[in-house]
Amino acid sequence: MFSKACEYGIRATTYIALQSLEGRRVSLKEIAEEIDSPVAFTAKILQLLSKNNVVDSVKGAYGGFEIERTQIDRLKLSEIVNAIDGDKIYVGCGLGLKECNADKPCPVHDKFVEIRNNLKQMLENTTLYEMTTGLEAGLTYLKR
Amino acid sequence: MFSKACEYGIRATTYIALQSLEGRRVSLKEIAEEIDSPVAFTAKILQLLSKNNVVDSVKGAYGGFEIERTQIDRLKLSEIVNAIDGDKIYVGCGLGLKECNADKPCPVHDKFVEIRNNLKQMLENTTLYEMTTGLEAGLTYLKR
DNA sequence: ATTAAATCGGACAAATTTATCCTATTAAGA
DNA sequence: TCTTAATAGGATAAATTTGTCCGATTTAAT
Repeated sequence: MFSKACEYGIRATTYIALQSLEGRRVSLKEIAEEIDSPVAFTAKILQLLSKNNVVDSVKGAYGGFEIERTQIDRLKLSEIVNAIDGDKIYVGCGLGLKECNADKPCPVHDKFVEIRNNLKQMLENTTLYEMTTGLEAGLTYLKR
Repeated sequence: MFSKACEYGIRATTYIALQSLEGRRVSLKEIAEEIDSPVAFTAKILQLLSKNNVVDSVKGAYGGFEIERTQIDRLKLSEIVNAIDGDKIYVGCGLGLKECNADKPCPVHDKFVEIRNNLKQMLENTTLYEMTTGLEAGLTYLKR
């Protein structure tokens, strides 16, 4: 569904949010350990998320990554995905046609539109804060 | 959603089915033209589909690809996808965790399960025959 | 038998995605 | 000011997916 980069990105962002809620700024190294991802690759993804204002980065000693509390409440899963994978999940034909719409549809156009609208709704309705709640309670996990 | 190989595979299979309904066996070259796909790559995919008994291949002069009428009615979109991409669309965690289930879920486990069940149901409920009906009527397309 | 038209299958090439490595830059603290 | 701990970013490598090429094999028709 998502690229590897996007999977790591969502997990990293969620971990940063979780720690930011406790006022802790976290380092790349800690993030990669806690979400079980390759360090250098995760660095690239965080760079991208930082440029897209999904996370805040602080350089130098005692630096790291953090997210403002208001952002944690506001950010939707869709914005994280969009920062890394763009809009290719929603857009484009399920069978790869360059041009596919209600006027000139592929044989499964309507069915795909429905599935993807569900996905889109889900991503746009899920907040970053919501993703952290189960983690605190030990009900959900970011590795294994 | 699907790999390029799978997109070509679905379109190729649908075109073969459409022609088989008229009793016409079709060549690789014709298929690639009609679905606008790279010929040699399409050949590889058809080999795979043939091995997985999704399509029948006939070697030699006047050979080509075809699908039995009973198979056209019986085959589900899920079987075509499975022959090429395997079950990775249904299986596996949306955030890439190796182990993710109701017992030890990722933060979006339940939401992803729902989306993917929708997708799974759709693929399992769509027959190959159904995919050809709009094509005959000029209501749906396999290229552009 | 020979030829021509077709798929099969192995080797290879290109493009994209995933991942690593190293140097530069930044900032805090001794 | 120097050292140390951090991110930034460019170059490169590995792995996967996508795509090409060509000879081998098969089969129908002549």
